[in-house]
Amino acid sequence: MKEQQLNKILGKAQDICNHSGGRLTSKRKGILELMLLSNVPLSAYEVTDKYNKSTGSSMAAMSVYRILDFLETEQLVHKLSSTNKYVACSHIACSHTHEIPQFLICGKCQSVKEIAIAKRIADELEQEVANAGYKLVNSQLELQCICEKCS
Amino acid sequence: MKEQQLNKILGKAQDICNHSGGRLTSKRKGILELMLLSNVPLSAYEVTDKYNKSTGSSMAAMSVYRILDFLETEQLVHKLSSTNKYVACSHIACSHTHEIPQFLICGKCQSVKEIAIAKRIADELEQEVANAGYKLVNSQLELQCICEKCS
DNA sequence: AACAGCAATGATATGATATATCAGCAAGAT
DNA sequence: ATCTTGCTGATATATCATATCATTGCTGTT
Repeated sequence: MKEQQLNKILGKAQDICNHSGGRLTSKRKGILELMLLSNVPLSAYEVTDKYNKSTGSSMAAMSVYRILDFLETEQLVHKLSSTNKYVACSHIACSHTHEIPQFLICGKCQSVKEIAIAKRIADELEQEVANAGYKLVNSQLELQCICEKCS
Repeated sequence: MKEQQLNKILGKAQDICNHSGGRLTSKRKGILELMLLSNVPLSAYEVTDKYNKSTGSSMAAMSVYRILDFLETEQLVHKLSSTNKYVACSHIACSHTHEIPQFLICGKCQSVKEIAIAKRIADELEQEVANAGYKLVNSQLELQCICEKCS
């Protein structure tokens, strides 16, 4: 990722936080930047190590969990519940309203692609769920795949 | 669940194992029975406790993990990766070939319903994934829902 | 500038989930 | 009867996550 692009995203993240009343502190910003620069999802402990190594600090994992929770609340990062890892949102700099993210997770290289599936499919899925007597509350899907490079 | 029904399922499980060459030992059978009788998914450690309490034994969690892995390989139980819990397959006694399971997980009472979604939807989903350059390897979906009773 | 209030972070402990490894045992094959 | 293979025991350790209380530091008010 080019530095210019990174700065644009971080600027947008700042706007989002200003708007919501959250504070994008330097630590939070540092964690977000690190997430944006990673090609693969990271566990909270991996984030901790990376942050500490790159900054020479010694933040505890506890703090990282809190910061990741904050970033998740602001929808700047997403948590993949199937792998217990975190990824930066791919659409921070996009102006469109936030859609429910769907993740394609490569089983070989662990790379993740965030896509938006056709609304029609999501609707059909919701209908199926309704037929079974349930109500869908979150249609974030995490799909196990093989990416182009690895296949 | 009626005892007659339970025995039918366990018999079918035995057949499945015979066919695959796996051994449905008494411990494995005990764990499977316990899973079948549970209304909610159980973690490996919860299974361990239940098993030890109901049988007076003291099996280690390690063994339970191994047994759950075995049962999963035989498709007699499924693992929910979003919650790190295990459920007995709802279709052991069915004669139809095994379909890819989809799970509706109630966020309030934790109950789980295993359904089969329309093949058309699964196909469309696969097509979307293909459009993104990925290949779907497992279309097991775990959907966060609210069940009828809880809504 | 001093203060109060609150949000963010530090520090420590503990709980929950999962895997690695090696040893011993049991069932079926020769 | 012995051998091979797969199952289980036992122990250690890695990994993921939350609880709790103390401290720091920003922000708005006076």
